[in-house]
Amino acid sequence: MGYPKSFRTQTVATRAHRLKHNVKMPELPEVEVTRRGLLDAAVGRRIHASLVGKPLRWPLGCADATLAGRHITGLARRGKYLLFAIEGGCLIVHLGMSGSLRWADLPVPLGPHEHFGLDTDRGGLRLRDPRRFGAVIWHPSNLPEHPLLAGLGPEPLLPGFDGGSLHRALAGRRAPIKAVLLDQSVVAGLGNIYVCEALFAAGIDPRLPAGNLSAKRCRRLAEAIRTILDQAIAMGGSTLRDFAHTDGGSGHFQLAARVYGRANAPCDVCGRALQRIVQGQRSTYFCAGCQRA
DNA sequence: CTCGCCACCTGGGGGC
DNA sequence: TGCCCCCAGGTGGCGA
Repeated sequence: MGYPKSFRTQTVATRAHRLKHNVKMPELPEVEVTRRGLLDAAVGRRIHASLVGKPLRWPLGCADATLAGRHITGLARRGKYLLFAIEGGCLIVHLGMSGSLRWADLPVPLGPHEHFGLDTDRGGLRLRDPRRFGAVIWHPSNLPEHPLLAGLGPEPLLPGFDGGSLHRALAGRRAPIKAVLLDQSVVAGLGNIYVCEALFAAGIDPRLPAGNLSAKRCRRLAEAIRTILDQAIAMGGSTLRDFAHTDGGSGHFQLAARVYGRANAPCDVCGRALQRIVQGQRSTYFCAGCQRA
């Protein structure tokens, strides 16, 4: 008895596969699409056992037996973290940069690169994370006050995030806007790809000191962030819906990147060759014509 | 507090 | 063919 394909979440592939098929790393939209894909099947399940493979970023923080017998009561998201509400606590899951969750038919041991699993009365949830930058942590409290979450900035898709709040958060920051947006404390959930895309959409040079942005440009940036994330989630959602009708692989319905990974390609808007620079040991892609200091 | 840089990990790709 | 090195990414932690 298998799970319908609609329960499968989008997978996250290697760079080569990502470039080839335009598959993206788990940033906020990918995590949200994963959450929505798992929600109905996960909530209400009773856990039989938890399985642990190779170590992830941190230890699980509880004995494997601790989770047995408990029910999953909810599934939320904060930034890039998935929060499984479980009786007596919360399981905090981060997909790192190569993590993906899927259902497996039981009984089955952890597969290749699967380093965590929850066996339930309706199948086995499996975390596959080849690079093991991800994390699974048992937090024995119903309150979401874990240190990992404490420093996160506002959720960009909730009303608390807008041009005004962004402008205040950037005040006095002299680091490049690219670096500040990657820092989860100003706004939660953006990674390298969506930061590059949002700055392009807002017409802002990634090297600009964050505190130099005017209120007006912060408004435009906040709007660009929201639009990009909304579109990406919508595309992911359509991918999930598509799974209900086909055997299709994931990642073929993603938003096309307009700058990310497109060094030397012509800008969609002005035709200039896009640039790749390195900021904080990370690649930044941008258009020197469309993005102004 | 802020900033910049490093380690962590792995598969794929390029160079030789 | 095979081997070695480099690279991508998110995040906590470090020293300045």
